[in-house]
Amino acid sequence: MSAAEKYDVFQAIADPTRREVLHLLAAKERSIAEITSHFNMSRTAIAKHLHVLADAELVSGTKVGREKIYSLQPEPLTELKQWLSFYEQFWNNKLTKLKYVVENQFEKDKE
Amino acid sequence: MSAAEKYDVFQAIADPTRREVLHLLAAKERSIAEITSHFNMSRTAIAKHLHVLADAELVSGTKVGREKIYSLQPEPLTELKQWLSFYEQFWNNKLTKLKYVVENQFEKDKE
DNA sequence: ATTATATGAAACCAGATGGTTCTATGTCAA
DNA sequence: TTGACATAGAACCATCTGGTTTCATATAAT
Repeated sequence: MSAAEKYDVFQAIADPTRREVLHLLAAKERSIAEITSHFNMSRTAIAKHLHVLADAELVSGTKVGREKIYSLQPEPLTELKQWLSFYEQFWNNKLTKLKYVVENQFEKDKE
Repeated sequence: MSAAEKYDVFQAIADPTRREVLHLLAAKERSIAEITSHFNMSRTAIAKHLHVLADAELVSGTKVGREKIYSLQPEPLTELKQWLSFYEQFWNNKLTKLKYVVENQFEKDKE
């Protein structure tokens, strides 16, 4: 596992456990053991998830003594944001249309 | 396949082929055959991807004659946007910090 | 020095995923 | 009504994924 560039941001955040890990790391840096304590699965499983996240460069880990401390690296999420921004026009349009319909109906009701 | 709620937005967009399909449907409604013509894989494979997307409610399909026409339903992407918005503060902070460091260094250089 | 702690890494496993081919069904056109 | 077209669905397959257990190694503490 953890071959360079094997996982991209989209794959990395597809798993709910990994999203939880990101959320934990958003609060503060944590060791693998500390992260594991929040889940109902083995340390090894969490370590694998961390490898995937590190592969997508969403986290980075540095050894401190015998611990490995992971921290959030949110930059790759900008790729996701860019991807999303393309679609915002569509749901904005839909909401605008909906708003128009609703308001029009409202006007009609008052007649 | 296509059991209700089996796939969420995060999983649906994890696959690059599915993201391409979404992009195609953003331009206009299309039949399965039409979508397939843009890829180097079987119609059945594309149909499966469409089922996943439909399960996540990112697309919807209606039968018209012997064709099934799929169209984009961007609303579920708002969930993704909300998820993302939580992390925006972090990368904004990082950029702010970086800006601060760079500018500070610049000032020091002038001394 | 010995022991406990924290992680790394390998081997293994079941189920999910992404693709295929083949067959069946419904619709349009001649 | 016959044939071509568009899709549906089943069966199958290889690989990936997300988990496990086990063993090894490095550091900390007594």
